[in-house]
Amino acid sequence: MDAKPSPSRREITHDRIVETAARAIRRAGYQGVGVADIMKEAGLTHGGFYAHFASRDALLVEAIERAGQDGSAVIAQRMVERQAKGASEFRALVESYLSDVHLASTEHGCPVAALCSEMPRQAPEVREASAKRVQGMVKLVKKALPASTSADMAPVIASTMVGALQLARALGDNAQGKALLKANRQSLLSQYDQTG
Amino acid sequence: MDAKPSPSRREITHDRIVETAARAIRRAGYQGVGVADIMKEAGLTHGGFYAHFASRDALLVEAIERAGQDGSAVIAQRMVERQAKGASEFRALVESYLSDVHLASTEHGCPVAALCSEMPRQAPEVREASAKRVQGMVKLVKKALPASTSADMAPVIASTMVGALQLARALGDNAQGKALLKANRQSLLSQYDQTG
DNA sequence: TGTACATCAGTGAACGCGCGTTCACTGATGTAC
DNA sequence: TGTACATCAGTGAACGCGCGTTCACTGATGTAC
Repeated sequence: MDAKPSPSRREITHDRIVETAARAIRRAGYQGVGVADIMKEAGLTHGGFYAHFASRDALLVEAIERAGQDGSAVIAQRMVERQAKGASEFRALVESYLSDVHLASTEHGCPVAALCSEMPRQAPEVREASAKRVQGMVKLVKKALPASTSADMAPVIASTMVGALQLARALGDNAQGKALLKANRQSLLSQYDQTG
Repeated sequence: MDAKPSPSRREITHDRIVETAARAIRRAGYQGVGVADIMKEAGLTHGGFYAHFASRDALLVEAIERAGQDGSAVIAQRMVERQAKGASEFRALVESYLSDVHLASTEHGCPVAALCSEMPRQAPEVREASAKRVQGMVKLVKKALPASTSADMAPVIASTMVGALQLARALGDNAQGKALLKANRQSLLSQYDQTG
């Protein structure tokens, strides 16, 4: 998968810090994670941080990018499972994204849903990397749209999915949150999906 | 409007702090505002804070409640203007909530859109007050639904509106953000509104 | 294979700063007579 | 109306703490011969 055959010790460590941060920002928010926290969670001391990153914001940029890859990979895997059972690509996306599992696993889920309202308040470089993730989310939806649906609907369906997951989490990982999620699943599927 | 005839000096000050905080949390996020910041913005020194509030979180609870009242009042006023020009209640809501003005005025807008992804990470008292605002948002939509639309659609339309405003803000107050907003307006109106 | 040295990733103490919170005090307001 | 005193809202210095960042150092790794 990787182009480079064997990464150096430095690259391995760098990668572990980014991976840790990608989880931490989704769990605690951009503003909720500190340099020392992340280094400790990655099994290092905070002093070495600036040998890897120019600043905290530089780490956040790499972290949101990584979180996007990770979140997409998790969704893609759950979609494959559902498609293997006969679901359409669109149904697989909606059922995966708006699942109770995703509701409960912010740390390994979609970074857009986890961080959306904090994005406009970040430093320019972090904002831009965050906006790219929003565009990625819209593309993900566009790609899974049924042939009968106009591509113009992608931003609308993406808004619904991201909004629904966030509102459900704000209501809590309980009956209320799950009910809101279910209502959104049913609506999206009945509107755009013709399959079983 | 007020039940009490003349509020004491203390009550007036308390009110001013809460009003300032209600704006500040929408502008900077729950985690982005400090006790000293708010007191200074309210024209006071930070030492007096604990004569008014038991803790920072206690202020946040009052601030999110106030932000909800303020955001609702602003939307209600813009809806009245549109309804006076012949728009249906639902059209007035969609056009007001998903307006370019709302996109640009986070500080005086809907606190759910401004704070949604931070809500699950707050202290229990702040979480609960935040969840109430989410419920209020769903109720606002339910109340404005056309007679032909099932009340079950309220959580879905609320998710779409909150998600759209947030994604648009994350993309930026520019052509991209405005285009996403417009796509959502058009979709909601063409699906649920029969009027001109 | 073994020794000598250069490179470099990671350590841990320290920096200035701002945070939430506390508290002794001040000075304005309101009440008693 | 005027004086004496109690009340109380707001001030500003101080607290312990954790933040992002810097830096002299350590000790492991890799290279030269």
